Amino acid sequence: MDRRQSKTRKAVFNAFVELLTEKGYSNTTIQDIISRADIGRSTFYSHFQTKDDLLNALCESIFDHAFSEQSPKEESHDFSDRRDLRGELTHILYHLGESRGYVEGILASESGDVFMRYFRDQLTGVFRKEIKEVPEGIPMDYAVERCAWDFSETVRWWMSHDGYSPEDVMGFFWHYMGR
Amino acid sequence: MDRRQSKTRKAVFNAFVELLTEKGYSNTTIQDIISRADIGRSTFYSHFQTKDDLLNALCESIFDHAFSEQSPKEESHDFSDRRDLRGELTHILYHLGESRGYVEGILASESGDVFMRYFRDQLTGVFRKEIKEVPEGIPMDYAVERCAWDFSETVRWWMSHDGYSPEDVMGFFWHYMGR
DNA sequence: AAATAACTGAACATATTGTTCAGTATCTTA
DNA sequence: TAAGATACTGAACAATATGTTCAGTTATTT
Repeated sequence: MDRRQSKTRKAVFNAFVELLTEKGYSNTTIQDIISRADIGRSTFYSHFQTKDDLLNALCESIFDHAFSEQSPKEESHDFSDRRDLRGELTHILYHLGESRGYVEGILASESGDVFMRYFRDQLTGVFRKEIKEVPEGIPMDYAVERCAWDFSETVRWWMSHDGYSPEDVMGFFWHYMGR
Repeated sequence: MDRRQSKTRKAVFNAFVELLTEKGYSNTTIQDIISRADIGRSTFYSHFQTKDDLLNALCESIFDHAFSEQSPKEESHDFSDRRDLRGELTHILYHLGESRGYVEGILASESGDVFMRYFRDQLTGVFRKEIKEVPEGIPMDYAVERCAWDFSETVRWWMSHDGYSPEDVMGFFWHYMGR
């Protein structure tokens, strides 16, 4: 990618995250972002269509990183072994823990829910592969979704409670999951 | 309350829910709401400050109903008996099931997350009273929050999956909770 | 019937949005 | 390194939304 483009993208993302934590999503105008990022008006519009579009792009870029090293492993590992799932999830926790400063701000802002939706969609895919059977009478779909929302909400909880390691948090999550 | 006021409020709420399901939150302008509700511009602003304010008022009014008959019971019932909690929650499911047409639209829209936040806050209060002890090593706060998000998310799941009764859904939720 | 309170709707200043375009800077590749 | 392609700039534009004000109308209460 052209260095000019990625420079612009980074400037916009940084400005946006700053503004999100300062003023929230709805109070942040595109004009604010342009001024803060110090780019031309038409440049913004050549990269993003709307503020929503920008938010989606930001979430995508974050999860590209957190889930990036998953795909290759998916092929070679046996997911029917529970410990692999646990390792996989811990790995995601490490990633998110490293970009905490970034993620914490987004989750605390109005647009935290959009972030959560992305996260959950990704997780749903992970759990759908893993879960083979559910208790009698429980819809498969419910069981899968429940894992995804529990894990994503656990992360949101973590981001607003300092002092826990990824392993701690994995322990909390797993305690209710493991069976 | 003056009949004129409640008439205006209802007209605005109805117009708003319609527009939410049609266009989503961010694409709905205050002007849209005013036109659809067929009220004067200044009337809207004498009732609500902003679109956000309106959304909050709408959520409040819905939960006033769903949680309304809780308070009196709270005094007379013994919450350390698990079956009371289950009845309490089932009761909420009935309420939400009755106003499904209303709630389903909001939950499916952009502003579903705001609705969820309200719901969860209410539920957190309910569970905080109920939960006296948690497993060794699990933060109390996490355990309580987890119940609240599990129940609220279960409702959201229900609202996008037709054909289940309140009892069915209570069964799904309780299966993972009951211990 | 009089007093009080709510609604109306036009008019207003202000601000944001999304687009266009001619000019400038940067990158690529031949 | 020169030429061509690509990206950025920033001013100007029309269109739209916002939030406020106020004099006039209608409904409710006492």
